[in-house]
Amino acid sequence: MQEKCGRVDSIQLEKLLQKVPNSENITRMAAVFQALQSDTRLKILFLLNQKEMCVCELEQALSVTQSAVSHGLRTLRQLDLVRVRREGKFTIFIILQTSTSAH
Amino acid sequence: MQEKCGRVDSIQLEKLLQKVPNSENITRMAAVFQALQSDTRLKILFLLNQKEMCVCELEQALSVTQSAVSHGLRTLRQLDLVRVRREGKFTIFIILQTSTSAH
DNA sequence: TTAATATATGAACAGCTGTTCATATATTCA
DNA sequence: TGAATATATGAACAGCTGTTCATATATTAA
Repeated sequence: MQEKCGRVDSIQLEKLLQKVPNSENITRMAAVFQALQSDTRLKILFLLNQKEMCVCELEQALSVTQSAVSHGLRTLRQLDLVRVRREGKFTIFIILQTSTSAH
Repeated sequence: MQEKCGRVDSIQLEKLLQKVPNSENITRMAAVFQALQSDTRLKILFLLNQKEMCVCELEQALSVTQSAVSHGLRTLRQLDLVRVRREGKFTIFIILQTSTSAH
């Protein structure tokens, strides 16, 4: 590793780099943050955190199209941030509780 | 508010909406998550979390151009996730510690 | 069956992002 | 001074994102 400036200590840098999560984890984290980066998806999560809901409830609450809600939910579902339960003709979305957000 | 499907209870929905952070806060949160959504910026934070660094150290550690590091740092700085100290010809970047990340 | 309702999905498009390249600015040291 | 080094910034471009529209699928109820 060629040193770029006077402050660089390549050996120390190598050690610090080892404590950075590996690429796979960084990418997973980035994907989660990327899902949380949309106003609509954040609002969906804040709503689901209070009560499980179907698409049409979210649609009405957020004043966006049903398609937008559904696409947003798919993103959250792919990251396993929300899960799904069927209830008759409704699909109920449930937020995945973490140990810190449950009370 | 016109009801869109059988499950909707407009009055309850209104109450739940009141507990969703207001637009300003949602947008701030989205902006922070958006900054955390890039592999490069995440790695920068994981490195700065271990030790304050100048641009050229980060440049070498991450194997991206100096420009990319600098642009990434600007994003983090604008959100006050990192701060800056001048040290001779170097600009030292410091991560802002939260109460939970300090130990 | 058929109609109505609930959800999913593909296409398309405008807008945004992150990178690199080129260049400007600022500091140090000879 | 001037040269070398460190950082910032603007332009440009490819790639990605989120939305809407149109449509498909699935369930219920008549």
